[in-house]
Amino acid sequence: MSQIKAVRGTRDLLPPETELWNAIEATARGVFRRYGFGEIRTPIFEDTQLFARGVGEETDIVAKEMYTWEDRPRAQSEKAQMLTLRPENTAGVVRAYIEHKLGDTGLLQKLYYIGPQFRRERPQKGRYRQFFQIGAEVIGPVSAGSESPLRDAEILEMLATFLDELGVRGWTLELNSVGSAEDRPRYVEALREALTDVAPTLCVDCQRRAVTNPLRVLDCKVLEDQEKINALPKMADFLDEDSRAHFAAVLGALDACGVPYSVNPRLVRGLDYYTRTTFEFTHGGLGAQNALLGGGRYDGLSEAIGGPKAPGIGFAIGADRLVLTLQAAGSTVAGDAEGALLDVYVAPIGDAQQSDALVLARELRRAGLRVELGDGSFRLKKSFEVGNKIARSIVLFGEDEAKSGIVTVKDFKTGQQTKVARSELAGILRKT
RNA sequence: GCGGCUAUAGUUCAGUGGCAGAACGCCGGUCUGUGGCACCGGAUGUCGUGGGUUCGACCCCCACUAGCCGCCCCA
Repeated sequence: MSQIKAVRGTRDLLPPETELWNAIEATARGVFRRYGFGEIRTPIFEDTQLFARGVGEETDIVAKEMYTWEDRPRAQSEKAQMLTLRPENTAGVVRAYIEHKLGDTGLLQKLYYIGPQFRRERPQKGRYRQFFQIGAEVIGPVSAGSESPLRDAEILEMLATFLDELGVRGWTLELNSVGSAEDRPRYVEALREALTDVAPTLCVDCQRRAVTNPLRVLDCKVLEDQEKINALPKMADFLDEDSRAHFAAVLGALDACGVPYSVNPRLVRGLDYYTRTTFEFTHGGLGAQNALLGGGRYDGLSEAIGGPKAPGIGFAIGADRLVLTLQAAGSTVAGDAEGALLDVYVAPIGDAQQSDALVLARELRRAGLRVELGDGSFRLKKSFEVGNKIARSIVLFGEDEAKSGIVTVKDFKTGQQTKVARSELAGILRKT
């Protein structure tokens, strides 16, 4: 019988690492709340069509990286439904926005999510098949201001605040405008045209991209081709007046609140739904997976999946990568050895003391202390060894202590041992 | 999906075609109501899985699986 293991690309998160995850999530919740976001939880699987139409049939995600299966029909007459484990969460949020007619409130919807996503890719450091994203979306009717460049700037400023609050140092914000739903196709067409002559001289990947996804050519890292790629038509020249003004307003607002950025005219994102502003926060030390988070505006997504006009902008943070970044930086956000220790280890001495020791532990726990209870059959030496590993202090609870109501407490750090009344124990432990 | 590297004790890693090793950790003792330090002793294990070559394979060969690194792509 072979050992059953976590499947390829999935893993268990164990303490104390989960402390760091909790700290990151708590920080995100705290920051997002201050910016007026509320939490949304969408299903982990959806109708396959949602992603096909929302994310784009031609994207790699939809074409080859989704976990898709045929659901069992309830009746012979019923057609089997195709279901997919969500590869990202924006499409699900927009689906919920449409389904619950959130636009009819007339208000801007600010929603954040935290949860697992699934893509069937080759695993690597910081890239898993079940991975975790923390994301947020601002979406609503135009009358609610959902198209305003202020929304873009606000989101970017919030992300900068989030990373700063987590203690992530040395991040880089790159952004670009890929144009409106009208000018993007015009640009792609021009690019495609220019590429008919140039493409055959480029790398094999770009020859393929020129046909399947011309924008991707801009992303090529082959050194010899950079000059030719730079000579291709520029997105900026195809932006209409509105898009140009929108982008300028975003940059102006970022300048106003002092968020550092660099415009990267060749920043292209992989999902079809992006329009106008796209962005990426990167961080060194992540290897090939240097993108920490990414996002952009998606003014046409709602309509693409059958909803009302509802412009929006959002982002997704790769939590797995954020954890790696913080670990590499020796972050003290959570999980330092000191903080992982319990407040006290209660050591009963002798089996007769066991149940009374549980009562003592209960008193301390109810007082808010973190307590582990030992075993009365342990030799005292062993109680000290275990206690020293997992707690800041130890309380001895033997026959004498049970009778007198005076317990012996020892602080592992100072080595100081004192006798205190059982009734005062919690108060004393809380102070030290 | 493609290419390269790797897989040995709980962990980090040595190792040789002929008895499976170290360090740390773990368990026990010196020490039956006192940990950390020290000393003494002990167990670590299907050498990733399955085949093959060989008198004999942890070692050589093949396949598979998984991890890491890069590519594709992406958070």
